[in-house]
Amino acid sequence: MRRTRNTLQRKAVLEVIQELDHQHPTAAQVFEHVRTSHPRLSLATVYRSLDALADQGEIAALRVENVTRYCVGQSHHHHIVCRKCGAMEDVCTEVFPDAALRHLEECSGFRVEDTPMLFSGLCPSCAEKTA
Amino acid sequence: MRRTRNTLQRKAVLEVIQELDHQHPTAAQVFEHVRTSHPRLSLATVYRSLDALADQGEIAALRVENVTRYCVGQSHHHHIVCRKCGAMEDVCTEVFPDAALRHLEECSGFRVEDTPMLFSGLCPSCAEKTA
DNA sequence: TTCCATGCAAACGTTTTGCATTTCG
DNA sequence: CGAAATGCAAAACGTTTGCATGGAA
Repeated sequence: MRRTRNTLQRKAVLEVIQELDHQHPTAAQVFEHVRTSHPRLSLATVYRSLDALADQGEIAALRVENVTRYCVGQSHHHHIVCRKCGAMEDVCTEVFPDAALRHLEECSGFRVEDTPMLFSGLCPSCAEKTA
Repeated sequence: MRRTRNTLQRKAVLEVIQELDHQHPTAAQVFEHVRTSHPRLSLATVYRSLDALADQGEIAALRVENVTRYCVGQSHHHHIVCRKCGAMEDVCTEVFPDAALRHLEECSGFRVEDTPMLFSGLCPSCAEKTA
């Protein structure tokens, strides 16, 4: 396990992620937000901190379309993203039963891993506007 | 429906996708391959052709990590990708039962769409090397 | 003859990296 | 003190776009 330092910047990045957790922010959003209290903290440091925090399991990284979004904790749950406004929510784990994964292993021959799944659709508010 | 032209280049791109379908090639891979027979065909045209073909439903586009990969036909099936070598295979639709999607709608409040799912794991050959 | 498609090059947004400097442990 | 992290700027990456030209219909 790689030795890691508990720098001011890394702490600031983690705090911002905790604060914005519900919106699953991108690196750019974290940067913008952390900038208000730490004006000299650079975008590169945000990326490096996010990497380090994800390695340590403090936060989880999720690829959505062309950006990575972050949230606190391990990534052992699924997510659903609104294809209209980008809102993102956690989803209970049970939506994808183990039996289905086992079946998938059989029919594909792959060793399937516990993939955090990303679903997409319309959030309640966007669904209403569309309806 | 937008009028579209059946150009030489577009035909060439479609042919390459059909040929490389099993590997679910990226735009760059299509470009490299089509280049051998059409040296003046540009990468921009590859992208524009891929867009057009996807619009027409001739091919399907799949985001994997940070790249888009393409295969023939509608995208109404799932895929599994090897996290080691990038090999990609189609997966029977039944692995994810409708009942689970319905359950997901209830617990999230989202209007869930028929998302082509992307699973990840190790392909047989990479699994063997790791074992 | 029309107007969609092409080639080229330049721009885009996200992410990574080289390097000199700072700072944690 | 030494290793790891930082700031800055520049580059990498996949992808898109502006514009003048070319070619299907």
